[in-house]
Amino acid sequence: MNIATLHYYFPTKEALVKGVVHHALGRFRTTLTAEGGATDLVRSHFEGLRRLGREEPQLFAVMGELALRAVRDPGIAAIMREIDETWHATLRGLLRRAQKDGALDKKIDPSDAAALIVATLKGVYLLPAGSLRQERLTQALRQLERWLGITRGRTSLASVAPRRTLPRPVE
Amino acid sequence: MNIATLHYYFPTKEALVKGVVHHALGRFRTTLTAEGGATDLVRSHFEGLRRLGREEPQLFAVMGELALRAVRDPGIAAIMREIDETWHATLRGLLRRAQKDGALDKKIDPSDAAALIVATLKGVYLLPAGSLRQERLTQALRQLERWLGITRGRTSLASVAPRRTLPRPVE
Amino acid sequence: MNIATLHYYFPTKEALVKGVVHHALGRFRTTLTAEGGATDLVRSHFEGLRRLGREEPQLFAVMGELALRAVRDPGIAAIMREIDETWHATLRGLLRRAQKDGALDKKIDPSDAAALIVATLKGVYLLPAGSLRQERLTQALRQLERWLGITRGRTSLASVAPRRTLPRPVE
Amino acid sequence: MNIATLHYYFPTKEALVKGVVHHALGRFRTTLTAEGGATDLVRSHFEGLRRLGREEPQLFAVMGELALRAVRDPGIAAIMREIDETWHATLRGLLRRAQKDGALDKKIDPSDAAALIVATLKGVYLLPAGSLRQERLTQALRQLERWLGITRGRTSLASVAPRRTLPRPVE
DNA sequence: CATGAATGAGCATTCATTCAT
DNA sequence: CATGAATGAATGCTCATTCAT
Repeated sequence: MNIATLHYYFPTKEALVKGVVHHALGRFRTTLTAEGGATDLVRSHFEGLRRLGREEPQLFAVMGELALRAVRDPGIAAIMREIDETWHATLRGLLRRAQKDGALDKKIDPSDAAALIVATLKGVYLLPAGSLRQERLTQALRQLERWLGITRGRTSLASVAPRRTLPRPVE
Repeated sequence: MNIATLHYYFPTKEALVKGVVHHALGRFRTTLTAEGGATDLVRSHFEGLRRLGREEPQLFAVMGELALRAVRDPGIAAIMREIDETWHATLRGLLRRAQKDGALDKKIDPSDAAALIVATLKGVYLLPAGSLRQERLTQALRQLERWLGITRGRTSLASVAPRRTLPRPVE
Repeated sequence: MNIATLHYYFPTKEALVKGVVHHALGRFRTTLTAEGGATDLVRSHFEGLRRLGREEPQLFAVMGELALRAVRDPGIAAIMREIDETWHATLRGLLRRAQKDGALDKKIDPSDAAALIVATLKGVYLLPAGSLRQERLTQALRQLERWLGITRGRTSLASVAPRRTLPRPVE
Repeated sequence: MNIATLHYYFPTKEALVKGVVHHALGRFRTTLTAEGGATDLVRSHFEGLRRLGREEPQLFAVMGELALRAVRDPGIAAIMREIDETWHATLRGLLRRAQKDGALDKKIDPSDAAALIVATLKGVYLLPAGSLRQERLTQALRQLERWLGITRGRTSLASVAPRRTLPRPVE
């Protein structure tokens, strides 16, 4: 695509970045709109991210670029900050509701757990990792879900589970 | 420092980057050399990273830069991959030894937990977050340590604990 | 106005420039159409330019632009050349008639004086000058009119004389 | 010359413009440093400009560019304004001294005459004119010098007089 | 008639690099 | 050893123009 054409639709680079972020955020929000209780929502958030990672991997590449570009660009940094806090607040609220529903251990601090979830998801999805990426991603999320007690049971979701790209290393 | 002089010591930008990585890795290794059992080692690894985060924050900025470049630069990607796998293998080994020592719940998969730890640490340390960065970092690590059962007790380490930069939000 | 629409009426920028020149020349010609003797015509030419300078300053801005483009654009250069020579010839003729009428010193070379008038008017009207622009313009024209002996007397024109924007500097 | 090399010496376009102006002004100042009385100085100023017009015509091309570019660029406008006022003040002072020396008609207003000189010189030197440029320039200056009473007599300067590029048009 | 969409060319600037001294 | 000078390549952007509708 001709660069001048790009400038026709997005007058500045900053406008383009904002457009991309806007689109990406819309896609990410689809992972938090499922029906059901708080636990189901958290579960489907994880599942939705796995699906996006499979079907629209560019979304994560783009967010990774932005996250790292935020170091130098105060405008992008502001956007990322807001995303982070909104994300954290949403998860915190869901976990608190899950505790009220009796689905989450009451000894867990919802804010701490939300921070851990956000950090982990950012770690696995935004940072490029080597050939074992998919394997490590699956492992990290599995452990997180186990501790949260939201592991998927024998649900139909198993059909869309991420394929193991590499056999589990025998140790 | 004069840029031409820099090029005298590091012929290309890539050489400079590698030099910096080499130095940074040496620093990070100091967080895994404590004496004591496996549990103590994991504990001191977390503690060491907290200390580096306070005293040499540039180290993390540099690793973040590296992660960014890895997307486009295969050479750096190879380095990052190796770091990731070595780190994961080290933690996995420590967790397995901790299980043998009876210090870690036997139902936990050491590889899964190691993957979660690596992902979380990368998430909190390499990706820039907003004004609540320190708060979220503390929370994520605290939750991770709780689940691992390696929370610091009434040890002298408390004196070097990261200061809470913001009061825990009342919810 | 939409730029594409502009291109509909003026296919190229050069065509647009020519259109503007055509209009501007028409306006400038109105300063040379007064009735009366040669001296009156010269006088009213000066007066007319002063009026245009007040009422339609864009005309002069446009001619200045044109002079700039003439350096690189041979087409515009040709137009400017023709304007210059026509202007000079007209003034030269008027001055010669003024000499015949006994209104202008016979020792003055009409062609030389016409060249001086053209140069001065271009200097004051086409070239941007600073905050003292109006003051300097008034001074230059006043001196020129004095030497030509066509200073306005107690005529009603005094009412439209350019206002002094700054007090004459005390020296 | 490579454009990047230009940027090595002049970091911005504005710096380059300032460098050029600085050089040009230095050259122009050489036309005002002759010895002798005020009248001689004015005479040699005119003569010096004629010489520069012959030997370093780029100086005038550059100043013309700047004068017209000043319309859009406030920075250049400020520079031009200052040049104008300094030039006017210098000539005004010289003319006043010439009056005291009895070399200039006492009825002439030095400030008005200075404004006329500046305007004329800018008109003939800075604005591109057609094929008769040299002829018109000579005429305008000759008339100006006659009125000022500073025409060169039978001096040796005749040897460096601008060559007539075109025969005087027979009218 | 009028205009939104698209684009080639140019411009001011930065960056990583080379080279002669 | 160190550095000033020089440059090719890329980047973000503007401008004049074309074209299909």
